[in-house]
Amino acid sequence: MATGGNSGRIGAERTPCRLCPLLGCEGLSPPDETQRSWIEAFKAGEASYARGEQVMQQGARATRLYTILEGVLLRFRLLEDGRRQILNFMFPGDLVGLQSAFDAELAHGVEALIDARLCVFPRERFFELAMSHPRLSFDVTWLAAREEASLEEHLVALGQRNARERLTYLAVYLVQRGMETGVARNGVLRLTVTQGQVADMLGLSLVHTNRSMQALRRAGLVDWTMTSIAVPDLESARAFAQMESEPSKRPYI
Amino acid sequence: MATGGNSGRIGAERTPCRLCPLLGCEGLSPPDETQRSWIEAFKAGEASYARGEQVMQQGARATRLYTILEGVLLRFRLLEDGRRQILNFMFPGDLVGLQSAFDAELAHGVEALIDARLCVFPRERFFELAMSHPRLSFDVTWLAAREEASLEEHLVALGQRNARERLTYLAVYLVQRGMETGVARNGVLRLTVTQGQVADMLGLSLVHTNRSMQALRRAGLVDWTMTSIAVPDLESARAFAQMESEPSKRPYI
DNA sequence: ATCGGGCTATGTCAAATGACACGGACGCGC
DNA sequence: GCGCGTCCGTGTCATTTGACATAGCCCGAT
Repeated sequence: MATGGNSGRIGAERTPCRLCPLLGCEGLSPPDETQRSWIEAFKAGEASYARGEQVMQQGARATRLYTILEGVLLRFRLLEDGRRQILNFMFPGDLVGLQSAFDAELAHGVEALIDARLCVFPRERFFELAMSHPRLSFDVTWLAAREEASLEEHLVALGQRNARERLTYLAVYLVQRGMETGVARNGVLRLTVTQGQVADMLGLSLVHTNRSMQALRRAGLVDWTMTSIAVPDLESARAFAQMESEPSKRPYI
Repeated sequence: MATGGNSGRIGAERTPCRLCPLLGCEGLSPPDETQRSWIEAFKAGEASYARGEQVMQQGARATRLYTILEGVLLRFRLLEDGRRQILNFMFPGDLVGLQSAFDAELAHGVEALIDARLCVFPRERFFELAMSHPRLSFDVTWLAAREEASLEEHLVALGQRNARERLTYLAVYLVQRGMETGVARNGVLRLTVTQGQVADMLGLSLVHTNRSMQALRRAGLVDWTMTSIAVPDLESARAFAQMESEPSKRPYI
């Protein structure tokens, strides 16, 4: 699966923040110039991960914080008997591994869903940064709060919705996040998510996930294939899954 | 249900932070003296809520941040058709309403599970505080990260565990949090949680919750009654629900 | 070319969970 | 004391979801 190459190594390339590909994103509000220079000074380099590679290992002691420059990751938690719960999908601009700044051991793993490029920040300097740059620290808190909000939505989905509602919920969520971050266009997100991954995220069996997807496809609500997620009518999909608001802009580091 | 009295009004009483009842708590690491004085200056007063009263209303624009001085709250999300998902239970030392510092509209409601006393902080000054007191801001981020970690655990429970596992998971979680914050003693938490609330938290029907609770009681794993939650053997309960680590100390504001 | 692995599909049956209907206990206000 | 609301308990049956087994497809490795 890991196609080799510069797997997780810090590469020589280093996109200067003023050329950050996230600058043009719909759903992201970029830092001002002062912040940007601090971020640039904090940044240790970049790392690339190929589809399927592990970015962080559950149970390990992480030494880095990341920000997603490009690509999509997923964050998951393994149980001893092999069950796996996917906690969230991470899109460009998201902060990865904040927990490692506080806890010794990572309670979750992170893997690349598609090839990804990450900005690397040294964990040891995080505290120092928080003390000396309160504005950045504030944005980190914001990001943490947004992540928390996502998890709450997922929780509502798992707790209150049936299989088909969960599936359309997740499809809308992913497409929405994709559109904010420039990965998706008008209701279609080109992204390879296997049915097994969906099952592990929504707490459904693989078989039931498959059948429910087909039902949604026949109903014309969500067309989720091996290579893309399409929601032809976002509004009616949202209504079907009882979803509310669209999200607000978020900052990034 | 709301028994009147000083319902949510800011009362005259004002516990000075150096007498904060949380100082002695097992699971909380208190702020140092410098921080404490800043907190005290930021604090606008105290508010009391009776069991069952609403502390924050979903969809409203909140103007305050709270910290729990005493009591237990729950945070929930309502769907249009009346379904309700309880997101988390909040214990002394927890920060309530951080989301309101960022978003205009509250995506969840908060209600008092038992009589509670809260410290009140003005939302408008939060940004200012974060800028001028990075150390406090850092602790807020920490708290947000811990809340996020809780939600992740809940997500795993809802996604991967069956009814009885979920129930013992929740019992252990609550008892654990209760012991950290001085509300519970050796495996027993005196707290009135209805089966309906449990059902709304775990994504189970009321009837099934009832039956599963009885099964756990017969098995001697968890004895959950109207007035208390008892887990005779935390270790075996953890093993049954496939739970891992005990949590680390958290700061508070 | 062939094998094997990962993925999607489908059929059949089993188990977990939910829906509905009801009774009984308890506390509270009048 | 009585009526009422809220909560816990239980019986029966329906629905959703899961388990297992199998087949086909695609693709990369040998």
